[in-house]
Amino acid sequence: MAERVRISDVARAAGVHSGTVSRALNPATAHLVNATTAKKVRKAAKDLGYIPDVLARGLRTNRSMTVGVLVPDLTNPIFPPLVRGVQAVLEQHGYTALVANTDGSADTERKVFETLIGRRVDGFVVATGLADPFIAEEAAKRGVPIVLANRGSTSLSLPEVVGNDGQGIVAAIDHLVELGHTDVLYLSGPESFITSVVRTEAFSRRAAQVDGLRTEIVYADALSVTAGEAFMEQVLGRDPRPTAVVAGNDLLALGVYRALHAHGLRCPEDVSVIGFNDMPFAEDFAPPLTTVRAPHQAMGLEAARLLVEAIGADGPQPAVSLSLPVSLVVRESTAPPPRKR
Amino acid sequence: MAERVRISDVARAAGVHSGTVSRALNPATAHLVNATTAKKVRKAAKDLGYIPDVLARGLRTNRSMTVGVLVPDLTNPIFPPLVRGVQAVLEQHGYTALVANTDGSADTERKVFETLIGRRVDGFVVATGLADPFIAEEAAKRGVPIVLANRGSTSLSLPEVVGNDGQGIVAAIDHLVELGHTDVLYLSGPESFITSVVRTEAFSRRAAQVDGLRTEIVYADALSVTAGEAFMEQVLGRDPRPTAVVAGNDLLALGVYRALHAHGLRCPEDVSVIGFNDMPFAEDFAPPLTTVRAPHQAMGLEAARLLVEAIGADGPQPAVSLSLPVSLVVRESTAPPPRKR
DNA sequence: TTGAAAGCGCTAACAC
DNA sequence: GTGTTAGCGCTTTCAA
Repeated sequence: MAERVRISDVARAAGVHSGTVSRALNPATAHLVNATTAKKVRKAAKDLGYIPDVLARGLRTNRSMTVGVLVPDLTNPIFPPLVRGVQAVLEQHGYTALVANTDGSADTERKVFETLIGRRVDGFVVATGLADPFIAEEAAKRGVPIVLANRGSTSLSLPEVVGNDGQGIVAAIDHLVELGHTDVLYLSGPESFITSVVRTEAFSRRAAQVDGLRTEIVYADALSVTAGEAFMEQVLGRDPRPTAVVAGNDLLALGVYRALHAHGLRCPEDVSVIGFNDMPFAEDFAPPLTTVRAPHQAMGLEAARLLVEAIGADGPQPAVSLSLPVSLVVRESTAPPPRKR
Repeated sequence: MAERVRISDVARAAGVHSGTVSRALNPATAHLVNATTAKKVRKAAKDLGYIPDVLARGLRTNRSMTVGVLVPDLTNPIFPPLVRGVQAVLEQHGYTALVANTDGSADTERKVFETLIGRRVDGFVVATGLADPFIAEEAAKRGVPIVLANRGSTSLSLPEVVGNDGQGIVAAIDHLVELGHTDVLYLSGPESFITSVVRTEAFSRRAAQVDGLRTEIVYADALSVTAGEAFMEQVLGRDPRPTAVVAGNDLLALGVYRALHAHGLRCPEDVSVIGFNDMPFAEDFAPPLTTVRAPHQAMGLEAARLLVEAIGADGPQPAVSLSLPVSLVVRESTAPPPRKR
């Protein structure tokens, strides 16, 4: 088993000092070294298979070239695209992502945050729903920049990249109203998630602007299929029941599907359903889900871009807010309401 | 913006030397230090909010406490559960995962591998389908252990954690035969993926054991929905056409759904379909997909366990092979074949 | 049981 | 344009 090749090995092979090797191999300082020497160094490095030790470099430069990425749960299908967006930009700049799941727990979020601080991450992309001021304060104290992704914050003054959820909700309501619906239920996620609050408020606001629209808001206790199913159950026994439901995300919408199925109701003939996110494979559900498409990959890209910029600037970050457009994708889960009984 | 708290700060606060702090805080060496001193040190560390610098420690101990995790694509829904399995075990042992996508490219795989070597990862979990001997050799040369997950290898002698794919394919065929099917198509993934080869061979072997079963094997050029759709198209125009198709994974099966739909054929009335993996939300497709469930999270857990062990042992790794049971999940995409025309 | 000091691999300030 | 040297924060050997 061969030893790791160090910078000193390259120096010896090239017949120069290790400092020169360092300069020659770093694009930012390469101009300081003689062209022929540089070539010699690069050749020696290549021949020996030298790969710089990023950790040792980081210790010296006070940059780990890593970024912490906090998501609630990687198995929630909206996050992998976001993470890949983040990774794509980070990679271009030599950074590596440390992806951590918080599972919606503030405790876990703090623990994970500390672990990442211990690894000297240069910044954070935070895509978790909780608005924990703790980590924002701690990060600020340490001068580690944070960018929020797929969620804003009312209490925290941080840069954020979000979808224009309000616009999406308006499109959803308008679509239902055009189809002739007059009784619309909004199945919200828990109020502890900032995204739920934003979307629910948008729903209330728009609903109030439409004449003759009766609405109700129900809060599920999680953004999951089972929670959606359980909370939809409460509504379905009633008479009259809503002819359409807008769900706070696609998982909840899927729960609505299941509850409808359990009650022998058809979608969209009996009840129309609209989701939020356009998660992967939403078009393959039964029926294909009408939903608001949010650009998760783009959010990741933009968030990473802002973060890299903030790391480079290393002053206090301006709290810029980027709002990306969303669009209603009409598929087969929405139709005109059934005739009055 | 407060400075980072270093070990020397704790030492000063506790009135001891930094070496003592190091010993007191490390569980493995804590017994070397006086109990009262240790308590004093722990108190000072806590009061100051000391978080050890894992990078600096790693430089000294020659352990980065990171592990590279190679997946083809995080947005393929079978990988997030695997990654979370890996993370769960790593976390228990103080390791952090560096997750990288290879996008099915050997070039990318090598590049990513080098990046991770530059970050001094202590080991690799490799869940990509390609069997690139390059990285196995390079890793061995450097004494960095590798564990394969969700895929074996014929050419590489490495520890691996796989699903019992053969068993799953047998169950799929037997299920179709029981339903009365006599013409079964196997829609395989590309032969460049080791998993495709394993499953296709299992299909051939079992098919040969069943009297009166006519089978055919078609190779798609990617493990994707669009590839599945395209290659299914080739088959559907024919007469007679198969009454059932087994797909190399769920994405291909979804492509089959789409092709059937485009030809005005119903599943399962006209054609039965079986997938492989039981990816998240397979039960929500139209129709709910009958598929072979592979335990991806468990694979991640076991692979990480083997890897942590191998890192600790730091000798040459024994190439243990763990084969986890799979099971056929019968849902609504399979039924008896249509009556003879 | 604790302190002193060296050194992990690298970069950057300084000297020549 | 290149060599020398100090030091990033930590662990660990050696001495006391």
